[in-house]
Amino acid sequence: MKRKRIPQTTIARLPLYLRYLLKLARKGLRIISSYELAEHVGTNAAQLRKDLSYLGEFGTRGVGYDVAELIRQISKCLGLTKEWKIAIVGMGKLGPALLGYKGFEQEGFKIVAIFDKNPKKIGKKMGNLVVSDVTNLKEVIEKVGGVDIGIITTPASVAQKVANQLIDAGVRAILNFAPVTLGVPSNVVLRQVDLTTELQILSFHLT
Amino acid sequence: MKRKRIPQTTIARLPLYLRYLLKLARKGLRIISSYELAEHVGTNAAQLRKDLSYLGEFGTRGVGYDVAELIRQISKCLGLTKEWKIAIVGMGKLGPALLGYKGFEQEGFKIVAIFDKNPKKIGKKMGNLVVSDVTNLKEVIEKVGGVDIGIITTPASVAQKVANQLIDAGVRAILNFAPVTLGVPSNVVLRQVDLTTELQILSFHLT
DNA sequence: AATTTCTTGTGAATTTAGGCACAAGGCTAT
DNA sequence: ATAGCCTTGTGCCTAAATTCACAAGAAATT
Repeated sequence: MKRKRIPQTTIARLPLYLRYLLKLARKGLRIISSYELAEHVGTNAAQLRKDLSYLGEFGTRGVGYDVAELIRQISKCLGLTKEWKIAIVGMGKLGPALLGYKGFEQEGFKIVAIFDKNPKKIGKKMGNLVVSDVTNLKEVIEKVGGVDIGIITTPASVAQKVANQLIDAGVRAILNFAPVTLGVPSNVVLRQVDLTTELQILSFHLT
Repeated sequence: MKRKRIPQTTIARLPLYLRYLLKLARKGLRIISSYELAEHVGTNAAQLRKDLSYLGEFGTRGVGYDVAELIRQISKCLGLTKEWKIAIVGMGKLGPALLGYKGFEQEGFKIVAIFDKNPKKIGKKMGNLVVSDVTNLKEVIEKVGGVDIGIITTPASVAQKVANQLIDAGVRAILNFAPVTLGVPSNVVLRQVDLTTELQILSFHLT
């Protein structure tokens, strides 16, 4: 097949496949069919096979997919072979919750710096990190040897300013929880997680 | 025009339009053009106009849109004219963070019950609610007169079980933060917020 | 070796979403 | 009035995503 660009929607599904595959691997399962995997991820077999076909041909016809091989290939595609360094800005309610979330480290995401602007929080120890002053964001990030992903958990009013600071400090990917649409240059990747929006979408469907 | 079904993608953008419109209204602005509104929401004018055209014709050619009227129409479309009642299950790290988030109540989402299974947490007061035993989920939800939306912030291992309990208690919409793909009947709306997935998508784009 | 039984991989068709470009319509000024 | 200027609303075309349906290939069986 002529290999094409991987669609956005496929990329968004790969992590779900990976998660279930890891679960299967822990259970000791070695082979899985497109049918069964799709079932557990809430999609259909045709979609799953097409998704995987963008990465290559890993299945065995008449048999299924080798779990370990698929894990390897998806991980490689998603760039999960290296450890990514993360900074969290905003230690209100959500920031500490994310900091304490075990899932990240397990998947190769390491939080290396945390920031706030409240003097009462700066210098405090949270987890095994110390809260830095957001004013020194660039210097702190340089001191830890750079950061790959910035997570914004500040109030909406300062989120754009924080995003600019992160970008200025060399951060190329941002995950924003603040309820505001951020503007970033095209060489920076931005993902938005918006709780109110999610609830409003649910509200629409309930109506 | 023949009115058609509103696309999923449009529905997901309406909350973003609404948020910026509310900001404009607070500033006292009364009229906005498709161009300017689109700009602030990270889309383009044609898309915005097409999105709004699914709801009706609210603009004035040569002028723009009336901010108050648009707010009214989008709110109506999203079903934001009534107050929705919410239950949060799982009072670990994330649950309390969501409970403390001011944004919900402002937008007409009221948290009316919170649950955990840890005996040390049950009975404790958080915010102005008391943590109930998840075992009694159905009865507690009945006692508060029913719940529209359930938010799951439990570990992945019990999320499906909790979802089933919520559905059994009459909940028709679920927002799941647990890192697992849930299965729900087709008359229940499900949205997934998955932090690890988001980071992995960013990782892909950084690679 | 041939046949049957699976399940993958993928062209082709279908559906859905996005964007262009311009006619339609309203406001302002002369 | 009428002309000129703006911005909306939308038909139509393009692009992206999904689904279908079947040939291709591998293992098991006769």
